Amino acid sequence: MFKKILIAEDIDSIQTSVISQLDQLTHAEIHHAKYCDEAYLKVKKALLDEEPYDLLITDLSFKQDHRDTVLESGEDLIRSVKETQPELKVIAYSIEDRSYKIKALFEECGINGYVSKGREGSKELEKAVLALAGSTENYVAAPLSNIFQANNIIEIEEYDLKLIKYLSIGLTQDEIGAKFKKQGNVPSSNSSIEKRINKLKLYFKAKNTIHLISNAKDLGLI
Amino acid sequence: MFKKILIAEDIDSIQTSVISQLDQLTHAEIHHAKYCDEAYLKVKKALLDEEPYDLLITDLSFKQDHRDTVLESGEDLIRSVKETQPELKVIAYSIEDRSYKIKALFEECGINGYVSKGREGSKELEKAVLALAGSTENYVAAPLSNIFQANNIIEIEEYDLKLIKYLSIGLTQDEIGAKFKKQGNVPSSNSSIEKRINKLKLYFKAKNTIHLISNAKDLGLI
DNA sequence: AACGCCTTTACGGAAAACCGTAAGGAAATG
DNA sequence: CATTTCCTTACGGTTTTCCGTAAAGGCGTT
Repeated sequence: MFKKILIAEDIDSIQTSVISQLDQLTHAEIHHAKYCDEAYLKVKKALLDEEPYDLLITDLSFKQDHRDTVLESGEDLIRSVKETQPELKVIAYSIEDRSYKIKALFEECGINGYVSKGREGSKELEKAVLALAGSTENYVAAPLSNIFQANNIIEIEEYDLKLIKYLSIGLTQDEIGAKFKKQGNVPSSNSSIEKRINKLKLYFKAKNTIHLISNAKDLGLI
Repeated sequence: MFKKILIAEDIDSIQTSVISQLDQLTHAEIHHAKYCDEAYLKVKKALLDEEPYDLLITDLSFKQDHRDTVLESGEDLIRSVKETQPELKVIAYSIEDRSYKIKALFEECGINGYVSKGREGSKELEKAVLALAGSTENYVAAPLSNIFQANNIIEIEEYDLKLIKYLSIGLTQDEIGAKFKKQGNVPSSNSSIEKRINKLKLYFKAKNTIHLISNAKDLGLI
């Protein structure tokens, strides 16, 4: 079982309940942080002191407030932590339930478990902690376990995402082309960008570009 | 002080912590519900039994799951509850922090207090409960209390909202004009619609219509 | 009735997006 | 090496949007 756990979560109501729950479950040493930066520093410090954490449970979205922060999201935190201490196991505990997002967390951030906050969230969290404690396998809660069956996952590349993002901030197709050229990103011709937007419109069943961006926002792509 | 409190919240981690907190604070009889429908039925039943609740604390967004539900959001719940038992005090406890949304909750749903989930959420919740217990005034947490100073509130009419919505579902300006004409909605000429979109673009500092819709989505207008 | 003020509508030209087709080039296949 | 295939780019014509200007109509004031 885990010996030293860090919980990163800004909503205090959730934090207190998770702490007391894990305290009973694991008898581990439990610390907590309300900011990503704070969490990262704690991980780093613990490592230097040779008393590293062996589990990080973190939310994905943190509210902005007056503080200036370097790490702004749970995703940022996870990436930084995994660089500093790759073997540290990480469970993401978030309201997010869009499969392609969760899949990306496993594949790109290297999380070890995912639990969706919800009506049975705390039970699921316990299961995840127990599962990760006894094994080197990753853990995905049952209702989400189909996310790796690829077919229901939208195959949108980095490039498309960038394109959609640029559109959403008001750039014209010309401007986007120029931007791609400057970044050495191909294809970058007006024609290709036009074509790609067209593909995306088909894909998302959008009547025009406005509709496309609207749909992309609804799907949480941007 | 309140004697009988109902908490409507689907995330169990939050629910448990709020319950234990209020239990200590008020010594009231505390019930809870994970679905809006469930909460509404409890309010109704308690009223019929002549043991009505005197405080409802509710989240705004509830996850959809396998269940068929009538009330889908906290807003729905609040409206229904206020019809059934108008004097029941309601505190909304949500992650939402957009002022015009919160303002609408006070003005259109008749909530009595608003607390934003966050780093100091549970403290704020206590304050709100204490404030409402001792007074008939509404309670807004300090960092939000400026929301009634109107000037920073976007004055968007029904008409603009409809316009933005139509744009977001991919209608052309022509089509929107036709739609408005059919609905007997003025102005409905292409020229006027064009002008109105232009105003909105200025208002939202958008470079083009795509950008406008993108911003509107971010602001939660649609 | 005459006047200013405001909203709605109309229109024309420029810019951007939309759409189909085709040429050029690179990698893959045989 | 030739051929096919896929991807990128180019281009011309149509539609839609964008932008400025101006006319038409409603409304209250004088």
